[in-house]
Parts: sequence; structure tokens; C-alpha cells
Amino acid sequence: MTDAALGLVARRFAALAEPMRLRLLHALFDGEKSVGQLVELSGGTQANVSRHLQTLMDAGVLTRRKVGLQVFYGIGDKSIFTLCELVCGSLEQKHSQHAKSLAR
Amino acid sequence: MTDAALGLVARRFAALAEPMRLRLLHALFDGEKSVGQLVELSGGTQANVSRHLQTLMDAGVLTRRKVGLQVFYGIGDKSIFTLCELVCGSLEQKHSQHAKSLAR
DNA sequence: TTTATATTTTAGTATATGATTATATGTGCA
DNA sequence: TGCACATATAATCATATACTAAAATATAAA
Repeated sequence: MTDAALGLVARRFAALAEPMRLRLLHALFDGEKSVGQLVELSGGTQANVSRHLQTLMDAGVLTRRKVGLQVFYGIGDKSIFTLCELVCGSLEQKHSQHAKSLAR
Repeated sequence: MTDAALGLVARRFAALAEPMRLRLLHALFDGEKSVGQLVELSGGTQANVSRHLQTLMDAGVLTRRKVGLQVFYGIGDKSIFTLCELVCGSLEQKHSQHAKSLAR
């Protein structure tokens, strides 16, 4: 593993290491949405949502499509679905184990 | 998705969003190792390696086993393997696409 | 061209995190 | 007990990043 490769992988994970960005990705799981829609759904401010979307774009995770005044973002890298599923699954398992160990 | 769940997922990704921690994980892919060994392999300082190992422990990613003076760390969550493979695969694909588009 | 709308960018501030150095803890052995 | 070794922790500094408010850009419509 070269330093450059490690840096790229770290950057990809870093893009997913933020609750608001995860919320935006989650909102995009069922298809692309405009920035305005994402602002509504996420409950964030417009500027902040735009900034996080840009971060996700830079990380190569999203697609971007401009239609008139609006900009539609979508999930451009399908591995995101599996990544999130894996982490959620692992955490659920950990959680249930913890619950069990407390019940004993 | 609750705020709490999003926070947990973000924390898990954050644990993987650091080159040195990825280097340590990579070194552990073929089995557990002592802190001293990891210091050698990673080229980091002892204090820094120890600190990153603790971060990974807190994230629930590693196992810890004390044997005399030494402490052996190992990969405790197997989903890590798949996560890293997925990201590497996605980046390789992106890279090869980029290479192709340059070649045209 | 003016006005309104959707999005982006910028500047500033607060917080979080990584690296380093020095010190502390803990364990085995003479 | 005292020394040596492996690891962990604390304190500090520097850097990165998130959030906010304000201004800028871009496009559509009047």
C-alpha cells in the first residue's frame, strides 16, 4: 500500500464520516434530488447542505445534473450502498450483542 | 435513520478516515501483532501508534490481548476487510476510467 | 434590462483531531 | 526492592473542518 493510495482511501472514508453527509446520502438512496429538496429533507441550512454536497462531489461519490435553476444530485458510486449496509449491519450486531451481555 | 444511528455510523467511518490507521489495519490483515511490531511496520512513533490503536479500539474495530509486557492487537470486526476492499475497488475503477479518458 | 429564485462561494469563528515530546503506568526479572 | 522494557497518557501546538451569515453567481421570467 503506497502513501498515495492510503490517502485516497482515507479521503473516501472521511467523506462518509459526517452525520449530515450521511443524512444527505440516505435521502438520495431512492433517487436523485434537488438541493432545495435535500435542504427540506435534511433540515440543514441551504449553505451548509450545498457545502456538504460539494464535499461528496469532490470525493467522487455523487453525480450532478443542472436543470434550469435547480441542481440535482444523485448517488454516483454504487459501492456507497454496500458500505453503509456493512457498517449498519456491524453496528446492529454489536448492539444486539451488548444487549444480550447486559441481559445475562 | 435517527440522529444517534447516524452518529454511530459516522464515527465508524471516521475511524477509517486516517492514513496511519489504515496502515495499521493493513498491517493487521494477516493476523494480530504487538504494538512494537506495528511501530516498526508503520514507521510511526510509539506514542502516535498507541494513540491510533486506542482510537480504533474505541470504534470497536480491534481486539486487544495482553501477554506479559506486550499488547497484541487484531482485527475484531471482519466487516473491515470488506469495507476496505470495496473502497479500494471503487477507487481502482475510477482510476482506470480516468486513465482511459486520458488515453483517448 | 430588471427582478426573483436556486445554488454556490467567501470570510470568520469555534471545535476537533493529529503529531510531538515528555512523563506515567504496568510488568517481568535480577 | 530496584531496574529495564513495553505500552499508555498528558500537555502542547498546528492544522483541518463544520457551521453561520453575508455576498456572489447563474438562470429564468416579467
